[in-house]
Amino acid sequence: MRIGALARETGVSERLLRYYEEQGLLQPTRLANGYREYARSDVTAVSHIRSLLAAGLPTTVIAQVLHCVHDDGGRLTPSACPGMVQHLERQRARIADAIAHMTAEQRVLDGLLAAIPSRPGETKETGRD
DNA sequence: ATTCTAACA
DNA sequence: TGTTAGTA
Repeated sequence: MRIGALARETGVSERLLRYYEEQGLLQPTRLANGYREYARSDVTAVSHIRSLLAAGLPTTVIAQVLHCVHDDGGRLTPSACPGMVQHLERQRARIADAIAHMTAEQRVLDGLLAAIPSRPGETKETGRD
C-alpha cells in the first residue's frame, strides 16, 4: 500500500510516516515512480512505534527495539531480546528520576501555597466568620 | 488525484 | 509536526 492508505489505516499523518522512515523505524520499498510502497505488516509496526514513543523511548532506540517485539491479538508483546530489556530499564529509571524531581518541586509549591494568608476563590474560606 | 522533496509566517 | 510550493 502507498503512504496515503497507511496514513488512513493508522491515523498517523503522512508527514510523520515519512519522518519515521527517515529515523529508520520503517523501510518501505520504492515504486518505479518513486512512491513509497508499504507492507501490510507496517500497519501493526506503526502501532508498535506509537506505543514505544508513548513510553518515552527515543526513535534511535525504537529503531533497534522494534525487532524485539511482535503483535499478539493486537497487543504489543516483547520477545526475549536482551538489548531491549536494558533500554526499557534505562527509560524506567529516567522516568523515576523525573518523577522524583517533580515531586520535590510540588512540595516546594505546596509549602508556598500553604503559607499564603488568604486567597480569593479558596475552597475553604477561613477569614469569613 | 496522489505522492515527493525541501523548507519555514 | 503542520503546511506549503512546485513537480512527476
